[in-house]
Amino acid sequence: MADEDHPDLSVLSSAIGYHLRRAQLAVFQDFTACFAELDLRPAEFSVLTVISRNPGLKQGEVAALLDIQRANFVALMDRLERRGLAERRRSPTDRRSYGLWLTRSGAQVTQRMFDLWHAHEDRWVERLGGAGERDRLLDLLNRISTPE
Amino acid sequence: MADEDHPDLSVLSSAIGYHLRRAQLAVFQDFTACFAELDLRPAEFSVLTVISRNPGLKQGEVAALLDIQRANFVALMDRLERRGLAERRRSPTDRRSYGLWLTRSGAQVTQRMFDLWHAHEDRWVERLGGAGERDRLLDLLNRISTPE
DNA sequence: TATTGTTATACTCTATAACTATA
DNA sequence: TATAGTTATAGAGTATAACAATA
Repeated sequence: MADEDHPDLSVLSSAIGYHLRRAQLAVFQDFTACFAELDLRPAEFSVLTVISRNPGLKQGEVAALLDIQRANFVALMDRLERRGLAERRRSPTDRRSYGLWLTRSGAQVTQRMFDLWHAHEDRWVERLGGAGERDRLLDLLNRISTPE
Repeated sequence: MADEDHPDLSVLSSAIGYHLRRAQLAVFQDFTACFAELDLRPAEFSVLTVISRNPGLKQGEVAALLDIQRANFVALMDRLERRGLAERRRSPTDRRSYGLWLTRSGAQVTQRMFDLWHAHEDRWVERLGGAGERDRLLDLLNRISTPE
């Protein structure tokens, strides 16, 4: 039981999922603010990153890599294409599928995106107490999200 | 650039937000599976926890504590009330507000909920490598989510 | 028959504005 | 006039089934 002014949240304060959610929300909110200038959401950041590093990957492959349902990937990719950042090119060997590529403009935006991202990331690393602490966090998170 | 079979995800692999999201998803999915028996979602777990530890708190206070918009809290509380787990009681001193309380049945469900929760939590602690590692993780997560 | 991209659909979570009854 | 709870609504994110074109 707790007094009136200081409610007891002790059970939640040791809950891993509760803290993961709060931390993820804080980072994503900061992400949205940092990328407002480019009007990019986290999922779009991931897609541009994957395409820029792996041009020509099939649409379904990119979706699978990022754990996005291929049905939900369509609108996401439509938006990138409508904005002229990325494009679908029919595969010459399999006319069912598309390879995904950045446009010239998309490559420029992606470069700016990486600059913004490094600033965003560096701020969180600093807040964690340095790259060593960041690495320890990523290691712990990987123990959670990597299938056994 | 990456070869065909092993796409390059190195930029994402160092992104804090990306890993936070993946870890949070893994824990929440396990949470949903563990609490299927009680048909409780994470937010409902939090609400029952807060009410059980702080009975009589006002509806708006519980919502604010959990960072839930009061407008969105209504349907959540409606469901708990309809299932007979918690109830609103008009405040005698301020007829605009309600105090929130567990029903007798809600208290029993909450007890069972805590048992399930300890099992769920213990499994993740074990996977992290022990309570020490868990504490390290929570410390790092708090550095992220606690306002400076 | 199976696969790729697509459409349609639905459910959850979240955010905002405006209403009501009380203060 | 301000506050507590409520309603309505809209936007993301996510999940599944089914269809057309192609393999």
